[in-house]
Amino acid sequence: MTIPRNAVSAKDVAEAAGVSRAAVSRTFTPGASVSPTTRAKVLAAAERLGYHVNHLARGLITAESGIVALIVAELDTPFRSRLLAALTEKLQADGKVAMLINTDRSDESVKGALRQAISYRTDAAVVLSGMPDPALGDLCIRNGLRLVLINREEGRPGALHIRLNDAACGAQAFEALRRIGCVRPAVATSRSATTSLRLRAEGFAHAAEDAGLPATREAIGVTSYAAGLDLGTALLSRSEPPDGIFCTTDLLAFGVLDVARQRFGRRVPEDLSVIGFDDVAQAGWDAYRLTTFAQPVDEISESIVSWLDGNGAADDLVELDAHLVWRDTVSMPSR
Amino acid sequence: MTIPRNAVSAKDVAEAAGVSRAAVSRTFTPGASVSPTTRAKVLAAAERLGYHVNHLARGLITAESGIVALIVAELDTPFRSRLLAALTEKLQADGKVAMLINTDRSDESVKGALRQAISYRTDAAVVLSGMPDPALGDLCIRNGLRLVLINREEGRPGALHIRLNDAACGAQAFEALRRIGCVRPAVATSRSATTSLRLRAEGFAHAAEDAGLPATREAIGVTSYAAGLDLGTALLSRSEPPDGIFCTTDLLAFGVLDVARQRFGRRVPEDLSVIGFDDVAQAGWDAYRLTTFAQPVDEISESIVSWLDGNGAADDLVELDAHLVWRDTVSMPSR
DNA sequence: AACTTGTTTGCACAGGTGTGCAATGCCTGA
DNA sequence: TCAGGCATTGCACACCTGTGCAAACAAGTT
Repeated sequence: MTIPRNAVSAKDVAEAAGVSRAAVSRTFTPGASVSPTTRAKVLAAAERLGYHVNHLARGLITAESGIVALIVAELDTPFRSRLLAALTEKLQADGKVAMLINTDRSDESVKGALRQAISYRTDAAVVLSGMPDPALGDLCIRNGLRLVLINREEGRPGALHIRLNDAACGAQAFEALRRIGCVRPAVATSRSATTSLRLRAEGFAHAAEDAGLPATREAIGVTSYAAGLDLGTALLSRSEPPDGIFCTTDLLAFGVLDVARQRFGRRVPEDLSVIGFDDVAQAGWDAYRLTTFAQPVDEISESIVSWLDGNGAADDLVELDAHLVWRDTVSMPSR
Repeated sequence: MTIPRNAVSAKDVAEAAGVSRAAVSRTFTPGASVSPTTRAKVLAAAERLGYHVNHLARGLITAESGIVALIVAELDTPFRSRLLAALTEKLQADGKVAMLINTDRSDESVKGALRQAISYRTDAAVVLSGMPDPALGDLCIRNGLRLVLINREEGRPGALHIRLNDAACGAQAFEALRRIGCVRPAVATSRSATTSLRLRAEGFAHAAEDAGLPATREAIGVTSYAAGLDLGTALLSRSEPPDGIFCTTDLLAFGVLDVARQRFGRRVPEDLSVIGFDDVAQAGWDAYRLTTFAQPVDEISESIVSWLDGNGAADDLVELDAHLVWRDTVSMPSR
């Protein structure tokens, strides 16, 4: 049964303004041909009635809904929410609107999210969490929606891939620790390692091996503060505890720092140096003052928006650099 | 010009399955009359072609898009992102989908967000940030979209209002401080005080006055960690610094704690007690262990979803209770 | 066999919009 | 005055779906 919602339609405005419905449509379509007088009449009537163009119906015609689906897991995490904020802001500034789809880490959940995106004829889907099943990508392009993968390894022609210099950052982290005199380096990461986390850890481990200082490696739990506590405990309980730890995520680093200071009595950075990754807000708080790698959140967002604006035939791989932010968990090497 | 997006439509499926388009539509409409055999044929063809019902077109008919707009400012803040996560999760579990609209604090920005929501014929708009202009509410109901206001004072008939026992929590915070022997209570809040922040502070101040221990009141900046640093500095620089501080937000409390410990050498809770509000994730971290009020995020989300499910004629005011979580920034009164 | 009852199916319309096409009106130039 | 050019306008179609209505059909009853 058709439920009347009594929303104002272009037909209403046309009658009120004494013009044809086409004139109303043209008034709200940039670049269409309307005379200034009818345009004024239409605008006046629209304002009076509270008319807003129905984007659903418009999307039916133009095949561009203006909606971009953001598929994200664990969005109440500091880094995720920051990326989300930047992304929605840039999208809106570009006249698009974000549809937020929350998933857990399961394949089925992401699949459902993509079906949702397709059902709403989303212009594109930005995947911030894992997309394991390669068949899903085909499903997307078959339904004409563009795909953006952030920090994912899987290659998919036609999709935009955004990657960071993760391995190089890992190597740089080791280099920073070596230069201040660390001799027992360690890398701490989570067990549910995504590609980017793995690359960071490997970059660190390889650089350490090349320098003749093989790194201890510990991987525990999911990427969370609690896992950081466990990682710190495991590392510092060893017979030869590390004097420098690279954490693949700030959340892990916070846990490591807290357990190192409070349970093991370590002074930072005198006894122990710690480096994180992401540069979330808490890394700048006085309780941590964490030396960490800043992800170029704004650049990530901008490159996504500009790719969406382009015809999509442009290069489908964007590599951006995270850069080290020096704070107080590593002594400055300038001595 | 009509750009072909070559998405799979019901017509395509009908031809592939050798049935009428109506049969396809009925297959995907719960409760419609289709024989098992044609249903099977349709489902097989749909799966093969990758068909998904176009929710835009469906929304044009049923006048229910299934989209709920979430209008939120500063979503990269711990509490906001947690509420956002809970809300999207519950909405999805109920078969709806969230459209995320990011605003700054300006009136104009919220107005634009609401226009956006109307344009997409959103079923409802949930306002997490301020909505100052009363005329905007009329605009919403005139276009048939329902309104949910969280922690807002403005009364608007027909809209769902979700409120917390803010004033009572303020009083309870004072009571907790008084019971452990605080004699110089203070309340720290931000200058950009929303209604709920104001109620919390007033609840504290009134209870203090009633008890004959008038509270120092300080209001600085916006609700952020940095403002917390300034608040702590201002309060502890006084000639008679407080021995118990109620912060209207966890973010402020973290700043107060850090500056109290590191710059003023205060021990917590021996020299100074601190109580926050929100119970964000960081409040449970070892660096803070903040005693704070937990907002019932899940209940908030559930009551919104169930109100949306109902016909809306139900009670339009839901009052929920935040409850105190005891951690280590206030000594337990059990002695 | 004829009739009744109930299920399934296709036709056709509605919902709100953008736009090609033809028609209308206005203005300029000769 | 008339032709020609140009801006503006209205008609009608398309986009994709849900659903009322009548027709077709199957099955059971007398």
